[in-house]
This record gives sequence, structure tokens and C-alpha cells, in this order.
Amino acid sequence: MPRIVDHEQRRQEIADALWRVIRRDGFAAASVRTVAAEAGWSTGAIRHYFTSQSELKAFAMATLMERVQARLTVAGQRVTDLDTLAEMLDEVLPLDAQRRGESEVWLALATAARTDPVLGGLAEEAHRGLRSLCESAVRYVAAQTGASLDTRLETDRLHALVDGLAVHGTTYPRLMPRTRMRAAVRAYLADLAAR
Amino acid sequence: MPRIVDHEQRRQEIADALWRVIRRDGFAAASVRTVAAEAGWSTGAIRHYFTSQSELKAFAMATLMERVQARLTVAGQRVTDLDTLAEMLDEVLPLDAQRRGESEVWLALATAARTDPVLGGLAEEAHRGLRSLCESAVRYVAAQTGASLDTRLETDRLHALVDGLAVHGTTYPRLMPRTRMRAAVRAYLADLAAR
Amino acid sequence: MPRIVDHEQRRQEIADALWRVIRRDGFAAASVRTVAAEAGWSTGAIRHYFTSQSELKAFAMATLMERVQARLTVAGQRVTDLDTLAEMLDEVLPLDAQRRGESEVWLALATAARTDPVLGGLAEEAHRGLRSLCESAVRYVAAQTGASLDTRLETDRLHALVDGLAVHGTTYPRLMPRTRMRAAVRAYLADLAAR
Amino acid sequence: MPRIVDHEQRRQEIADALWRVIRRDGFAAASVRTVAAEAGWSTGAIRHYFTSQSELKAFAMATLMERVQARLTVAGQRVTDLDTLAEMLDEVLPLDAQRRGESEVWLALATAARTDPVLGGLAEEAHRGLRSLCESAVRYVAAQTGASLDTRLETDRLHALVDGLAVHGTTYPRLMPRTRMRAAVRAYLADLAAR
DNA sequence: CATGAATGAGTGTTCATTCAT
DNA sequence: TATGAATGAACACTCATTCAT
Repeated sequence: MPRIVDHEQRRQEIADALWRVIRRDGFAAASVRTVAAEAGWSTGAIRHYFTSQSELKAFAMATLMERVQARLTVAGQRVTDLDTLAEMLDEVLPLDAQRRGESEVWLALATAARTDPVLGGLAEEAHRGLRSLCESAVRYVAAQTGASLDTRLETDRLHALVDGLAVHGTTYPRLMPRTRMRAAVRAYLADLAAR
Repeated sequence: MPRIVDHEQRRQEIADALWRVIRRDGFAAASVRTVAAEAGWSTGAIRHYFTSQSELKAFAMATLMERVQARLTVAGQRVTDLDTLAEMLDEVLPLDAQRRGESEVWLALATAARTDPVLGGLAEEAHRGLRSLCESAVRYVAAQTGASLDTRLETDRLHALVDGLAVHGTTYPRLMPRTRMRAAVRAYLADLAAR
Repeated sequence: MPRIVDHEQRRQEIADALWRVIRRDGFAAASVRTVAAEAGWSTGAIRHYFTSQSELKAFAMATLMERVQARLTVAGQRVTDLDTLAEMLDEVLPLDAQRRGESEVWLALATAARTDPVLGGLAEEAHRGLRSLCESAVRYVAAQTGASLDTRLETDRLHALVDGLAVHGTTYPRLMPRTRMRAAVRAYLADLAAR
Repeated sequence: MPRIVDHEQRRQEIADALWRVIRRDGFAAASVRTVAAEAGWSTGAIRHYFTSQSELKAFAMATLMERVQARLTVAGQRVTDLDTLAEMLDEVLPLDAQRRGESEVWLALATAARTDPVLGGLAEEAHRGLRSLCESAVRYVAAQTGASLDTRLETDRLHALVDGLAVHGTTYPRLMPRTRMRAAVRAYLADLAAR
């Protein structure tokens, strides 16, 4: 009888170790060795669950996306007004330790994605997902207020605002505290609703 | 008499080679060897002009900043209305090959800066510079229209918008063409002026 | 199950290769590469067994010390008169291929120890060990003959004599053959006993 | 009219810089670059005076020998009794800053000489010189006291004692202060004279 | 399943040496 | 004379990957 091992759980544990390394020492420090050491396994063990380093990184990126997506789905069902709409957008901002971690890892992976085809596909998918979320938000406001909006333009603005805030809150947390990130998003939505 | 070499020009040539490598293959691929090969020199020659790899990267970052700063100074002197104000902000967006290159390199360096102290200082300086530029823009609009604005909030919004657009235009140029980047900035300024 | 390898044996094999390189080409020639080549392994393999070059050198120094110490312990238990006492001291002189090898390596390591803190500690320990051995010899003679001796002065003399002979026998084996090294030590002990 | 440069003086200046580097950072740190920097000249300038690094090291070794030889000649002419004889031998012991420096450099060069043919010849010459000095001392004592001595054996003993003391005084100056080095030499000479 | 031994190419950096000026 | 630009090999060390066990 073979040892029972939850393959997916192991993959997740290893991806978590990768996260911790990236957050602590940066993307460049995330080698198979350092991740194995962080996870408490041998380097060879990693290869049982991930054929290559790229695959590991892609998996970490994918689980990050799933995690955020799950939260967005929940938050999306709670949307009843501008406040709850803003709360949904809050899910992608580095507002607490959990989300700050996600943002840090995301920024590293997304930057690497520009020149790494494997990561590139995932990153674009996530990019489109966030854009779609922003578009929903814009349409929601338009429907609520009956205003006639240039959906694409407003989506561009909201999407850029959200990603820009995420970058600032991640790279310079001292200079962009959580209250100001939240305020910036809410100000945009309020302006939109007032038009 | 030693061979006459323009030290600064050589440094710039090497920094340019670094740029090309970063743009083509990403920050992680920018080793002393690859940069030397790109520049057409031996690895040892690099060390004549840059004591360490850090110094080379810092120099590349600094020259990028100086270049943008020079353009901003010129553009700043031309500001007479909202249109010329927007043109100043255009200088930091990836609107043509030159600025797209700058943005690509900047994104890589800024991401690396999160875990590299030497680059970190430069990156923060640039961050503050761009924020200060955004603040000037907000104050300019306020002065022109006589409106009472929450300067900090509006600066946060504009700064995030600009950086978010730059990230989108750099990583997904197909999804965020130059006209839409320009439009987003102009829409924000127009809204601000209308308040 | 991983490939079964006797870790300590491998370390010893590699340390032996280091010895051969130091003896043949000198301390400065003992790089990770040359040692790996001498041992018949790849450079990376060395790092499996020694974290750093310092560690390898320190290990080589330590095993040398242990080897000599083991012989001294055996020889020490055999001491019953001046002849057997002299035989104990013979153990640190380059009297045969084995001990000549030890002396050559020791001389190189001890010289390097002057500017290498890690090796420095080991070298001083060995120095103190040899001094202590010489002191025991002096005290033994004093006890046997009942003579009143200036222990420190005589220890200084014997210690310097032994190390001086070792240096001469190692660097100029033609000029200082084994019989003369032995004779010099015995002459000193005989003089001491005659006082 | 060409600039007048005292070639020999320049060589001496450079050799002095080499000395300082060896003493401060060890033999391994003595590169053309570090010596040039220490001397305050360009690397190329070194090559005007020394074709290769070996030649520089050999020159440093030779000047050291000349310096000691000169002092020995002077001291040799002052020998009138055991005390002045001991003072002559003092010249090769690390009894003050000057001689300690010589000994440090000497130890490094002599160790390197074992596997470097160019230095090897010089080192052997010096070795023979010191031996010859020791032999003169033994013969002097024999002549003074009329004792019948085994000149070779006693020369071996004295030579080993002096070099052993020099090594100890150089590598462990705390453990072998100057008074004890002097005492050990004098005790040997006194014993010799008493026979 | 899992280990860790082993490889060989890669990293930044330092080096002795050459040579045009 | 003297400079310092330039080379290319060497350095210690880290890496992703392979694979026998």
C-alpha cells in the first residue's frame, strides 16, 4: 500500500514556501534550493511536484489568482451599493498583511512575466480579470445612477488607479497607508456616481 | 599619454547595453557577461568603468531619471493650460519607443529596488519626484479654477493613475494603446477642473 | 533511498586531494578547481561536502592535527627513558614520506594562518599543543635527573629547536637529512639531562 | 632632456609597497594592482621596473637579504665575546618593528619559495647564509673555549633554534616576546661555551 | 515517494599581462 | 617614462537539473 500523499496539498505547501522566500528576499533569491530549505524538504522532492522552476512559479501565480478570485466572488455577491462595491475592489489592494503579501508576490511575478512566456499568459489572464472587475464596477455605477458613461475610458481610469495604488502601497507602504488607498478608490467611485 | 577615452561616454554606452538586455530579456538576464557581450566588450572592460554590477545598475537608473527629469523641466516651462499640463505628464508615460523603453527598464529596476538597498534609494527618490509633479499639477488646476481641492487625496489619485497607466502600457501595450493612456490622464484633469 | 555515500570518507578524499595539490604546487595553487580536478570530481561536488573553501582548508588542518595527536598519544605512553622521549618528539619531524607530507602541508597552512582568522585559531591550538609537549619533555627530564631547570626557558629552546628542524627538513630536505634532525633533538635532551 | 629617474630608487619604493601589503594583508593579497595602489602608481608603471610579478617578489626578497646582510657585516665586526656574538644573531630575530617586518615578509616569501623556482634559489641562498653565520658562531665559541665540538651538529642546533625562534616570534608575538627569544639564544651559547 | 549525490554552466569579481597612446 | 584601457582566464560560489538509489 503506497503512502497516501495529498499531491495538491504538497504543491500548495511548496508554493507557500516560495511565497515566503519571494516576500522575504525578493524574486531573484527564489531558487529551488532556497524554496526547498524553506519548505523543509530536499531539492529532489520539489521535482516530484514541479517539473521545473517555471512550473513552480506559475503554480504560485495561479494559486494567488484563485485565492483572490474566490474572495472577489464572495465580495461580489454582497454588492448592494457604492460602499460594498468599494469593498470588493479593496480585495486587490494591499490593505492587510495577507493582501500585502499577495501584492508583493504579484508584483514580482508580473514583472518577471514581461519576459517569461509561461508567466506571461497567466499574468495577462489576471490583468484581464481585474479589468473585467473594474468594468463591472463602472457598469454597476452607470446602472445605479442612470448616467451615460464612456465605459472603456472609465474602466481604463479605474483599472489604472487600482493597480497604481497597489504598486504604491506595496513598494512604499509608509508613503501610501491603507486609509489613503481606500479613500482614493472611494473618491473615484463617488465622482463617477455624481456625473 | 594613455589612450584617450571619454569615460562618461563609455559608461553611457555600457548602460545603454544594459538597457537593451533588460528590455529584451528581463532584469534577471542582465549579468555582467551578457551586458559585456551586448556592448561588444570583454567582461573585464566593464569593471574599468563600473566597480560593481550594483554601480552599473544604479548608474542606469540614475541616467534614466536624469533624462526624464530634463524633459519634465522643459515641458514644465511650457505649461499654460490643461493641455500643456497633460503634455508634461505624458513625459512619464510609455507613449513612444523612447518612453516605452524607459518604462520597461524602470519597471524592472523599481521591482528589483524593493529588495536592493542601493537601487531602493534611487527608486524612492524618483517616486517622490513623480508624486511632487502630480501635486504640482493638482495645485495648478486648483489655482486656475479657484476650486477647493483635497490636495493630498487628488495627488494620490493622479499619481496612482499615472503609474498604473504606465504599468499597463508597458506590460500590455496591445491592451493599452497610447491614445487611451493620454485620454485617461486628460479625463482626470478635466474632471478635476470641473469641480 | 539516496545513493549511499560515506560522507566522512568523501571529505577525507577531498582533503587528501587538497594535500596533494598543496604539496605539489603550493598553497596558492589550491583552488576549488584544482582540488576538484585532483580529486577527480566536479567543482560542484566539492561544495556538497564543504560549504566553503575555508571549511575545506580548516578540515584539512584539523585532520592533520588529529593524526599527529593520535601518534603522539601512542608514543607518549611508550616513554620510559630519554630514547623513547626523543621518539615521541620525532613524530612531529619530517622523518619519512608521511611526516614530510604533513610538515609541508602544515608549513603552508600555518603561514596562511597568519592572515586567515579561521586557520589562525587552529594553528595557535596546534602551536600550544606542541609547546605543551615540549614542556612535558622538559619536566620529564627534570624529574628523572632531579635537576633544577628553568622550565620556561628550556621549553622555549626545545620548542624552537623542534620547529626550526621541521622547517629546515621540510624546505631543504637535502640540506637537513633525517639522521641530523634526530641527532639534534637527542643532543639537546642529553645536554639537558647532563645539567 | 629626459626626466631623470633613479631606477633603483623606484624599484626600492615599489618593493617597499609590496612589503607593506604583504605585512598588512598577507602574501596572497599582494597583486600587481594592490601594490601599485599602495605605491601610488599605475599598474603599468610597475611593469617599467619589474617585468613580472615574480621578478618583483624576487627583488623584494633580495633587498631583504641585502639589508640583513649589511647589518650582519657590521655586527660581525663588533664581535669580541659571547655577548656581542649573541647580538649578531639578534639581527635575524624579530626583536623590533623593523626586524619583525622583515621576518613576516621573509616567512611568506620562504614558504612560497618551496614551490616557486625563482624564489627558491634566493631562499636557499639565504638559508645557506644564515647557516654559515651559525657555523661561524659555533667555531668562534670553540676557538674561545678550546672545547672540541661537533661543529655540524652544533650548527644544526643553533640554526634550527634561531629559525624556530624567528617563526615563533613572528607568528605568535604574544607568546614569544623579545626577551625570551634573546634569552634562548644566549642560553644556547652559554651552554656551548660551558662544555 | 523521496533523497541527496553529482554535474556543468552560470554568477560577480579579481587577476596578470599587453599595449596604444 | 608613464598611463590606464582592454583582454581573457581565473577565482569562489550558486544554480537548475538529472538520476541512482
